[in-house]
Amino acid sequence: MGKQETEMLKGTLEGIVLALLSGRSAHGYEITAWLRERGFPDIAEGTVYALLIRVEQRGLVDVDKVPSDKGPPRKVYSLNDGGRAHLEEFWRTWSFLQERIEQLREGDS
Amino acid sequence: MGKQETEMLKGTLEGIVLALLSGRSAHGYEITAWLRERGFPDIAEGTVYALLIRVEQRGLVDVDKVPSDKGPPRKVYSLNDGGRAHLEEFWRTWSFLQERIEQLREGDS
DNA sequence: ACCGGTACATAGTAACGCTGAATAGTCCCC
DNA sequence: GGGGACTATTCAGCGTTACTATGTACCGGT
Repeated sequence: MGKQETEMLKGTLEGIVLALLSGRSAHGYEITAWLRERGFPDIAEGTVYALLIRVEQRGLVDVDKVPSDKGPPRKVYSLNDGGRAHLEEFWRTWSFLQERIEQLREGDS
Repeated sequence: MGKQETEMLKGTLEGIVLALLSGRSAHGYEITAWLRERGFPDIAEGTVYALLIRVEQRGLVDVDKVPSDKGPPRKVYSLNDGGRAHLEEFWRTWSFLQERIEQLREGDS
């Protein structure tokens, strides 16, 4: 992955994953696959798992451990109220940054 | 500054500053003031100077040391060809990320 | 018994922005 | 002429994040 993209993902990847989970619950492997399909083909597995553990410890998601018919048991994550609040905050921050940068792009002064 | 914003700035602040410099040359203190006026009131001075040193070492900007009538000599930065190329790459990466996230925001699947 | 695919975990590294402080020069007012 | 305000740069140390690389575990097919 380009270094620039890597750095830009910092702070946004978490929002991306939370936004995903706001649609439906999912487990780590599934999330990784999803990301790889939609524009982030080089996302490392380790990155996603680390992120999930982080948001779990912060209480933004609930975890349900369900046995799988192929492989070790899955940890299914779902967004809870704290996570939804955090996601809203993410959208606000993102919109703010986006506006600032869009202004920069157009009218240079 | 909110932690979320801090993290989101990683990777974008550099682009923001390069975009600034594409309009006109400037020195560190001036850039900091400019940022504070336009939506980033809490930017730390140290952050800007560190960033400038970084882009200088990467050869993205040219530096001109000019004496000031008030205070120590200024280091005036201007974007060079390498910097312009890097800036274009920044815009590409940014647009890419923006599209992905915008899709996420609307059609949740 | 082996291998590939599924699923999760972790240690170590590098990059980035922030905090807080130090240093230095100029100007102005008391 | 001493102290404060403003201009201007630099640096050490910190926390957070994503990546790399590796390891563990479970299953099915051959």
